Amino acid sequence: MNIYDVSKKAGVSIATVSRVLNGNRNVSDKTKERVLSVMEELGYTPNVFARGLGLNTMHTIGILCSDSSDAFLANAVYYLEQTLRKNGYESFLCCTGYELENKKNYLRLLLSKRVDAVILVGSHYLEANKADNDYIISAANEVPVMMINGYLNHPNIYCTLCDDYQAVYDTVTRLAAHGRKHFAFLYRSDSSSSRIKIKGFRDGMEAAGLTISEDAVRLCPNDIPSTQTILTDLYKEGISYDAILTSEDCLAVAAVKFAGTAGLRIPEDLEIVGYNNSLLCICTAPELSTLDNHVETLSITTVNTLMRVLQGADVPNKTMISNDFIVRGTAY
Amino acid sequence: MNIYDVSKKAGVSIATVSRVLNGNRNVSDKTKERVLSVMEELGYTPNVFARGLGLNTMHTIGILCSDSSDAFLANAVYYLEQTLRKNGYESFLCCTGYELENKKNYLRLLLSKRVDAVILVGSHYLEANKADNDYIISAANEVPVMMINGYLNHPNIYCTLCDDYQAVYDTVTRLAAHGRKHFAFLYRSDSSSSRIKIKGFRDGMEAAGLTISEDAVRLCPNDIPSTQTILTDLYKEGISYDAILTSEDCLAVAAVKFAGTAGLRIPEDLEIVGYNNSLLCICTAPELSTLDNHVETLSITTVNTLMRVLQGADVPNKTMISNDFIVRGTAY
DNA sequence: TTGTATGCGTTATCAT
DNA sequence: ATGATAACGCATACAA
Repeated sequence: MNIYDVSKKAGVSIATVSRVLNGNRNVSDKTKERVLSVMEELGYTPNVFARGLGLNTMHTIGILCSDSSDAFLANAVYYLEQTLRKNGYESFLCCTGYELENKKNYLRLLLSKRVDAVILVGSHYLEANKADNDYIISAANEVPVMMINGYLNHPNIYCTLCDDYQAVYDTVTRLAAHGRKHFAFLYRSDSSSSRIKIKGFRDGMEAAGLTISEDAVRLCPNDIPSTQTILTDLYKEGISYDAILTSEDCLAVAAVKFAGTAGLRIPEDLEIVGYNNSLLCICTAPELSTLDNHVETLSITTVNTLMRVLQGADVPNKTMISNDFIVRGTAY
Repeated sequence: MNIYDVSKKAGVSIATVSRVLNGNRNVSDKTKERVLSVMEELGYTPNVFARGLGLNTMHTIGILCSDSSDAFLANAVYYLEQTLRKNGYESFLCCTGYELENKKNYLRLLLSKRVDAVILVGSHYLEANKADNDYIISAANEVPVMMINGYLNHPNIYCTLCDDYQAVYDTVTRLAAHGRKHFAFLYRSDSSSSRIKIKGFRDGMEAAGLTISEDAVRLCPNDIPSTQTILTDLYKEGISYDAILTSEDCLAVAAVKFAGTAGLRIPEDLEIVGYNNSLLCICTAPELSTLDNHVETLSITTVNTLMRVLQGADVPNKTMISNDFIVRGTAY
């Protein structure tokens, strides 16, 4: 079942069939209708490989994400896929994990599949060591590279991020205005976004005239119970806070649970702020106040930008959107 | 940069280059090495379209999932993608939403992309009306169709499911043994898996010699607060339960929150059981007891089965795995 | 408006 | 062990 079968049955050449297929208007309405009805009748579908071979594209975008079971990333992947398909593009999904070597391999793999562009989802695609980002830059020499929550200033790389720095900075300012003095910032992994948040935290503290205690900025394990244990142990040692900011809602969940067992009142004794406005926020009691980074907007903006890039438009290298402070029960 | 460039530079024919590329051993070690080094030097990558055109496959599997931002589905997608790639296959992801018409279109779209197989993730791909599943059956005429948590008995359709019926049935039995009498079952949408769970609930109740009250089996809205409100309103009307089973952890979360506001003690006054063993379980206080449906095992089993199917092995149409009751704070 | 011929980069089937 | 060549199914430049 190919274009020849259709052409034969319709009594035209394959060129005409191809024209009908591609909406070329140099076809009389009569023949067009005939061809279309034959296609219908035969259930003809053009072969994407043959088409790709000639055009060297399959209208496919590669999505690289470290872990699609992470709520934030999963949401991003969802919105990306939906928006891409609305624009006539398919999505190749690759879950790379967090190892640099794997990220490199999977990016190379996507390029070898001749994707039209690559989207790197999440701040984990930006290494602390600058040279380790060369693989992204070299990919940008072949196709447009879109980054969500990562920033790399280079031609053919386009970044969409939320302003994590400002969000944390402003939150410190806000809680300091409540009279909070003993701040902690919990983060879960050493990503570029974590580093930016930490900077916002430090600068916000300084601007508020507060000193950051030795142990205030803390890398936490991946699971909620361990983080809770850490906070409890600190508390027993006499190290306590009246404001805990986090890089992830799940860390804030751990903080809420810690407060519960330690008998601390929220938000009177302790204010807690999550990050991402995920489903977890309304599962705790009290519900989590959090910083919403607008994953939907980030994703849709990324696709829109990409479409403009593919159309050859001149597009800014960086698009920044602001976060929202969502007030619920753990901070006001 | 194609196979001709390599052959020219290596001083061999394209046939030989192709043989090296595909690990054909009818090549002398000497020429093989030479060809390989030329490939390396030129940074040659075979063109996937040309290859696909000849072989009529790109080693790509289509994944259909209604909503990759749902925690269970996101996890499944993650494990599927990982396992597929380990087996040398790429993943085309399609998020269809819940509309039948969209599911049909996206499935057709995937087939037109010449995927080697299709995986339908989640019980939402099985319509209550049998005729509405014909689109799946017709897809199975073209490629193997794998279903996760959906069962359709048809050639070239292979299903991997967890035993939702037994899980709910056993849970009713278990809680009835604690002396619980007033059961409710909350579910979130009318999927095949919901229907099966409800059947397990009804049969379990009957086996325990308990009567199901009029309002016990209840379709709940998508968000936690609304569900909580419903339970609260019922409670105010004097309708209360001492055991609440659910089809989703998030419904159990709503139940926990309801119990909190209503002043009911968990689990003394009310036992609550979630479903999926998601991250939500350890966010509530007390933490959720739940039924773990082993999403990782489901996903990996599906891919393994698919690989055997693609190798032409004779594979059973249905693989069923059992759930685990996870004891935490809301039921014992 | 329509048809013919060619190229796209592989793999596979023959020869040699 | 290696080479020549025919598919594979489409798009397109050119001819008519």
